[in-house]
Amino acid sequence: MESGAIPLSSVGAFDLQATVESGQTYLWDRADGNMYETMSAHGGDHWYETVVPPIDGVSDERAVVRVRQVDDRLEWESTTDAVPLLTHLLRLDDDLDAILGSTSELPLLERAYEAYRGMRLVRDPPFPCLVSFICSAQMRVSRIHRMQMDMADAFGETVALDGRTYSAFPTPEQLADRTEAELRDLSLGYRAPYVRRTAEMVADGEADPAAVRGMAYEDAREYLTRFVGVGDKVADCVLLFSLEFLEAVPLDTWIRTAIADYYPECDAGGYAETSRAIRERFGGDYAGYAQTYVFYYLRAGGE
DNA sequence: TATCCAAGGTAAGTT
DNA sequence: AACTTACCTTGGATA
Repeated sequence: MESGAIPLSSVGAFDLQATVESGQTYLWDRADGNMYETMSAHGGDHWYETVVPPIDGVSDERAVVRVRQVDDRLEWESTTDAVPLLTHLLRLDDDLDAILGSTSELPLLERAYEAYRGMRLVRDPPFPCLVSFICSAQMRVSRIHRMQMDMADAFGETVALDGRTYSAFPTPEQLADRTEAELRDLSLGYRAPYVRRTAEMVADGEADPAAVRGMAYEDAREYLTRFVGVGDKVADCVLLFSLEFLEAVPLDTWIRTAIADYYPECDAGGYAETSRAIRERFGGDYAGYAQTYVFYYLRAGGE
């Protein structure tokens, strides 16, 4: 086992708990089993763990990563050097002050930034992210999370670290080989055939979420909707939380409420038009960062 | 203890 | 292209 610590002085504001428990990613688990239950003021100091698939340009092999925030540093344990992995997954390379400073000066945004200072977007691996958000339809965050953990435990490989074993998220092939019934057994409900069919599309090379890299934003969103169970909203989530399209503003129920309450003139009827309007209202290039703060702020009851 | 309802929506069928 | 409706499951609220 390798281990180490990342001093946050060079990273800037960071809040691990807010980043991992804000409903952007469903691929991390909290070691104490209390994911989404007890929230702390800053950082949290709980251990979080995940199994990371190989990532182009970052890592060649699957790795277990455990991390916690203590005072002004991130302590980690891993099967490999976790610094590049954590930097990638938790966007430690973002200049958060510059990003948030570039968004619009709106009271709602200022309050949300203040409430969750240090929260960052994540860079989830594309396929697990895609499946996570297919599962998110009409679901609460705790149940979306449980579905991902259950799929890993039921169908994924196990990887060992320091005498314990961790379950990796299934590969497209591993999920495509399951039956709809097997997925329904994990309480996926009507999402089961969507997940199975989408996994099959990726496994067969029929389509690949990573293929959108380099596309214009709205073309990328259109591309992702070819996957079964993926409409505009889920496509935006995958673009924002995995594929580096930080201007994407997923129009979920919470943001739609915020639009109705605060920016009613942005409601232009259709998804594409409303999305465009709120993106401009939040400041363009990093509107997705603003969206994620607002989402968490409203969902946590900040009002 | 029973019933009802909403939860980060999407696909398929109608106008 | 815009507008309905059905869809699995379950935790929490209401009676």
